Amino acid sequence: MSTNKTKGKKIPRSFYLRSTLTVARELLGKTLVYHHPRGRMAADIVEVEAYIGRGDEACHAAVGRTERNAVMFGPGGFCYVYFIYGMYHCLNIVTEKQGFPAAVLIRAAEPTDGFDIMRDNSPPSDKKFTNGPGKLCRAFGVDRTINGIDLCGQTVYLVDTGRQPSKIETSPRIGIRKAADRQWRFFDADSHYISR
DNA sequence: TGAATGATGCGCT
DNA sequence: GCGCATCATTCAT
Repeated sequence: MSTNKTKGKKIPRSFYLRSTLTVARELLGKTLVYHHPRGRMAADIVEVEAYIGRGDEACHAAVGRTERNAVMFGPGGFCYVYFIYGMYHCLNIVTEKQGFPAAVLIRAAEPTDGFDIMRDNSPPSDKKFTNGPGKLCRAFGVDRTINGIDLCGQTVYLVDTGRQPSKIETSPRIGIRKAADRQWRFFDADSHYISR
């Protein structure tokens, strides 16, 4: 197992309480850290998508509050994890204030620590373990046990390393049918870990 | 291009 | 409760 130490400050609650599009864009370059029972993993975020409120038809919260999406209705700075297509999990960062349901989907990241654990969690033939939302969760061992966990705690959190992409591009969100016109996907144009 | 695979939410009984 | 359509994906064909 690698022993890199992620340098930088843990991101505070105030970061997540702001506008979702602002948070989404600024999440690029931040480091996702997960202290898993099997070891520490970390990766630099390079691709995200925003899902914003009742008016966004593609957002899980568009139908109102349900058992599944309840975390999104709480304050920013918490994990929203859901199970999709019968096999994959997706990790989201809840944004905005209490009562406004919104989140940012973490779609891809570049591993910086815990590489061996990620490899063990991934198919033998796989070369990139975190270039897609389902793959990233599989590599990190993320499942619904961390749904609702506080990102201002000690288990899962983000770190500001001071680095940011030199070139951020936008596009429509991937894999959705509704609200396909919104350019709410943000990614680091120079990264080799972008999905699809 | 389509199969894998199961939770979710909705409409109905 | 029950059945059905849908789904913020991935991988092999």
